Amino acid sequence: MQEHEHDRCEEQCIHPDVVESVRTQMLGSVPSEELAQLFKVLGDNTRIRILDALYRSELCVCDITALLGMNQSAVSHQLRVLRDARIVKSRKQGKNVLYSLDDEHISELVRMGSEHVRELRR
Amino acid sequence: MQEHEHDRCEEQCIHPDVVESVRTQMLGSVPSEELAQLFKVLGDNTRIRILDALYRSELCVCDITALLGMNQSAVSHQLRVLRDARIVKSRKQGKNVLYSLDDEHISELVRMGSEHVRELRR
DNA sequence: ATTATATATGAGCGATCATTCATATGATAA
DNA sequence: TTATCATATGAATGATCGCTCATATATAAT
Repeated sequence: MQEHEHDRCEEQCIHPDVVESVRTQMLGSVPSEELAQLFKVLGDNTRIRILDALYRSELCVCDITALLGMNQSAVSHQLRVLRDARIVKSRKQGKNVLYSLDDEHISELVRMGSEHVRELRR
Repeated sequence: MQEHEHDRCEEQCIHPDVVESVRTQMLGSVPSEELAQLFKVLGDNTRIRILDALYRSELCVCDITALLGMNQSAVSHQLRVLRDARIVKSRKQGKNVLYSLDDEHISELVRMGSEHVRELRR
């Protein structure tokens, strides 16, 4: 009685024509899993603060750690997540590793997200 | 704060002037916690697929359930997350509840995110 | 009224995640 | 070489999250 409800619903839903139309339109888009993964990486306060900082200037890990006032290990772990997602890039300079934004799309995303949040607060 | 490692690093880091400069610039921005929360809501495959569908057409819960081929309860739970974040809105029509996108910023965000993903794949 | 349908929601479970701790790697300086 | 500094990483842990199940609510039909 539980498993059948889904099938039953699919056949009895109100707009089967709309469903079919939307279904075909959805097929051409970018794989949703990758898109969700991108937003998931942006969906953490520490990582957003790192990006906010890197938007202003290229920074070494130590500087970022000082800016955020948190554990160096935590920062390195999050930098790895951002680097794996190709959102930031790094280069070595002596003992330091300097991080910067890898793509201007990202700052645009953050900027648009900020606009949305700002409008919601009014 | 209390951790000695942090203070020590802050005093020995390579660019204390840059840190101070970036710190003041960061203060004026939208609270990062809210921005991260927005991206966190977008960072789930099911919710992205729901938004992708709603971008094409206003849909009732049953239609969305059929489109995604998943449990109605799971869809309702995710619609609640999207509604709480004011990303989608709903209106009643008889027995059905029709959902639609609440804000054009969101489709822009999804569009830009898709572009980023598309470029990464080349 | 009762029954059926559409949607919402609380509890529980397994999976994922962010952080901390300890340690490893790599580079510079002595 | 050895010592020190900057960064990276594996393991452990507590918290959060998405889904399922069962049930509740609300509307429509009979």
